[in-house]
Amino acid sequence: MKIISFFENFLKRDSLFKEKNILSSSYTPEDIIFREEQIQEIANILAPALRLEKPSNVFIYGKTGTGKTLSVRHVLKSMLLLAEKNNLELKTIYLNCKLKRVVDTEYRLVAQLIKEFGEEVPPTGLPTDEVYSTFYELLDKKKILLLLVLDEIDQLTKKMGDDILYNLTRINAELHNSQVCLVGISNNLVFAENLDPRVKSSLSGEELIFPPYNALQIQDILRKRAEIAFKPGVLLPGVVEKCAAYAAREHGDARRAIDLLRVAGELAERGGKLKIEIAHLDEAEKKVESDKIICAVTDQPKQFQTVLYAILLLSPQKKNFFTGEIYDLYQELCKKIKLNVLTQRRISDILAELDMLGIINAKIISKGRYGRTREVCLSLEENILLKLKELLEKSLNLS
DNA sequence: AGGTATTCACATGAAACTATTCTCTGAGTTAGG
DNA sequence: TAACTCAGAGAATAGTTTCATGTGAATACCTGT
Repeated sequence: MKIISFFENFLKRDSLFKEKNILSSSYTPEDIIFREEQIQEIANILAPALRLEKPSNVFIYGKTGTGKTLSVRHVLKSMLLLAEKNNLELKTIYLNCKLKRVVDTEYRLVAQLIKEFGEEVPPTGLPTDEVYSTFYELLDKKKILLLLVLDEIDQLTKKMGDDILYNLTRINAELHNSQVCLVGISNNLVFAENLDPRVKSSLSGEELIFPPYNALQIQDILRKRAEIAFKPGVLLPGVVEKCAAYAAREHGDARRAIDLLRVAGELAERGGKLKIEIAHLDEAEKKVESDKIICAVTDQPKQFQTVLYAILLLSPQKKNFFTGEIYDLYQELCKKIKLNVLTQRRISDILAELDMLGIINAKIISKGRYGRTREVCLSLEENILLKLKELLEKSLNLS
């Protein structure tokens, strides 16, 4: 019955939010501030599509949270609207290549494209070129102009090499009626540099760079959203400024700032407060960070978790340690929980991945006569470590 | 003392392998006419 | 004879293993003073 009174209490309490989804990452605002120039530029490049002429391929660079995706989607949306009104055979497809198990290989990319045309293709079993020809057939059935947006395209090539991109650029050569225009979005500013020159020239006909927002701009963006998202007077002065400062520190990532603000609001609400204080922001930052890590660790394979557990066990003893030590302890652990032991080669890769995820800090050092190795140390806060340890023990069935 | 050469303990890369999931094909089997 | 079944060949993928090669600097080993 306690739970009933909790819910009653919950209902009685006023929410701090007026419209929470304004602060969710999927929300697309009507007008995008500080990006007018870039939006206009994209529009200029893609405009020929409305006359069913193929625009040049575009490549868009910019760090995370600089509004690339938002701007492109905005342009596409209005083009689609116009196309519909004028009965134009214009189609747009937006794909995020980061999505695991959806668009992270060549096969799956094409399969996903086919899905966008309302057909299904088996998840495996067919040769890739057959899937390609199905796609061509589908696309070529009638004259269409396709705007294909590939977000985080660098992820795709990192895994599979740039053959994929080469194949994509060749699509138009295979088609008789339809035409495809590619829009690539990349977080990596030097992405095109180490690309096959043939691919590069045909892919990046036009290039566009999104600069990061500065703290003031982020402040404006936050204020604009907060105005609608929260009830009036909920935000204490200084919160938005602090939030923007946090984000500006992280290369002007607006998405992060908005996330932070939302989580701070949630925390304040959960704590029964009527105002959002600066302290909530600090708390929110910790929570966002820890959630990210916990989430990343949870869906890693057992072997991966075991390696992390080994590091966790080693960490109280000394500040930093080397690959060999981790491997030794890992082997023992594996024996204990009856897991087959992986090679040191593999562990080396796993350590590199852990480093990428920001869970550990690994630096390759040379100890001179005593070899070369990774110097690993944990870079997380105490309470995250405890949470992680608990999680791993549960997941690995350790006592 | 100063300069090279060694050497350690891994790092890093490429290719190949394994297990799993899934499709397609065609031979063999079955049931109905 | 058409429909059905089922084994076998072949793909894609994730996660590894195997083999080969690379590497930075603390030491060992010279050399000439």
